[in-house]
Amino acid sequence: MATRRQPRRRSRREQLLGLAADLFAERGFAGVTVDDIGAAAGVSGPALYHHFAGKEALLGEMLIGISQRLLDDAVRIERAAEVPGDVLDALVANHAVFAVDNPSLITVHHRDLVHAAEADRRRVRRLQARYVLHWVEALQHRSPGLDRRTAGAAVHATIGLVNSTPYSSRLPRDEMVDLLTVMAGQALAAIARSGRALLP
Amino acid sequence: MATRRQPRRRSRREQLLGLAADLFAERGFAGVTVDDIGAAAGVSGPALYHHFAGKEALLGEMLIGISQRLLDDAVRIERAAEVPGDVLDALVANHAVFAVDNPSLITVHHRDLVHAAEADRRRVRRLQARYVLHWVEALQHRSPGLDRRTAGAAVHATIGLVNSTPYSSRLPRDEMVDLLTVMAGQALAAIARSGRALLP
DNA sequence: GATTGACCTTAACGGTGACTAAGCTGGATG
DNA sequence: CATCCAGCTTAGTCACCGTTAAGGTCAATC
Repeated sequence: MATRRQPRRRSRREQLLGLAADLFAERGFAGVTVDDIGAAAGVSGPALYHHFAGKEALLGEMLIGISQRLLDDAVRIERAAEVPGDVLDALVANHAVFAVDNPSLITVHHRDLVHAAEADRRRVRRLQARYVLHWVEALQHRSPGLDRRTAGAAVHATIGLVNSTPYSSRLPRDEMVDLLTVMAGQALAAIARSGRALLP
Repeated sequence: MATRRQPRRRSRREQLLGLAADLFAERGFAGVTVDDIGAAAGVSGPALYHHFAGKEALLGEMLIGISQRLLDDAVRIERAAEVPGDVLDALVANHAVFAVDNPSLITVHHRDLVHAAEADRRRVRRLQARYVLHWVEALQHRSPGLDRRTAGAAVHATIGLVNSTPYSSRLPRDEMVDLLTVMAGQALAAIARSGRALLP
């Protein structure tokens, strides 16, 4: 019989990451114990240390995973775009889908970055910055006169809008995605339109 | 020389609340010790207990204060409006000013509600719900066909946009307020326009 | 000058929870 | 079969930190 070096179902590692995300989202990183995480997976407490260096390391991996995933999406979108003008809308749509489908990850990413180890925090911030840069460049392409800092603030605001998902009274998934996409698109369009003449 | 029994500066209580807000915003509720809070005020650790029942109670008071303040603003705005159609814009503008001027409070309100005592948490959520209700009614007034849940989701998204302030590369205050006001206004306008026909 | 009370101090206690130690099990490997 | 080790277990250990205890100081009041 072939060796089951690669476990047939999701590895315990990933199972723990997923369950921990839900727990962190519900009670916050500090409000969840390693026993809680273990219990959710049907194992007990210290079993976690066979898969992660510790609770903080687990959080770090979770946050880096999210940031990396979004950045990868952005790169892929940019490469796949036939017309550069399409990039911004595609970024918005992609982020909206991710946020609606992964409310726990969005919540933890927002809220518990501050509890990650310094090195992980720096890495996440760097990934985030690069992700935002893709948005900023796409926005500036659409509105060439827009200065960088205004564009940055507008992008942050837009992402904040889309990330509001977890706090929302739930609509059906597709409706929610459309709502966020439309609102975010219009918010960005307002900035692209007004350009740098936002203040008279 | 008479030492001021009532110093012209804020009472220690309010001083602690303000300093704690900044600390919580920076490191998170769980990442701040009572000694940290005391030290920031030039007193030490347990002095806090002469002003609050405990660290959690301080957090609760902070969060309730924010929620109450915003709700009071909403009520005042509604009363002061000469035309009901003005209410929504005024709510947006007011929230934008508050968010830009109080980034620490916005951050803590977002992030650390989960660490407050159950009773405080419920109270904050109730205040928040009433606040959101003012927005929803104002939005529905502008767009009568809009169903309640869609309006609720749109309002949450808009507030999320405005609350993105703390994460933003800083623009000058007035520019930031205008940026957020314009973007939020357009995002809401998109919903008011599309009405309930958001999905074909 | 004695009393009071607001406000603060330092010292210590105790609960909680991350993490470690040490050992069991069962299936893969030789 | 004998060995091995990944993955788990239970039973601690230890540091941290919120909280309490006990008492000091000083301005206001009597």
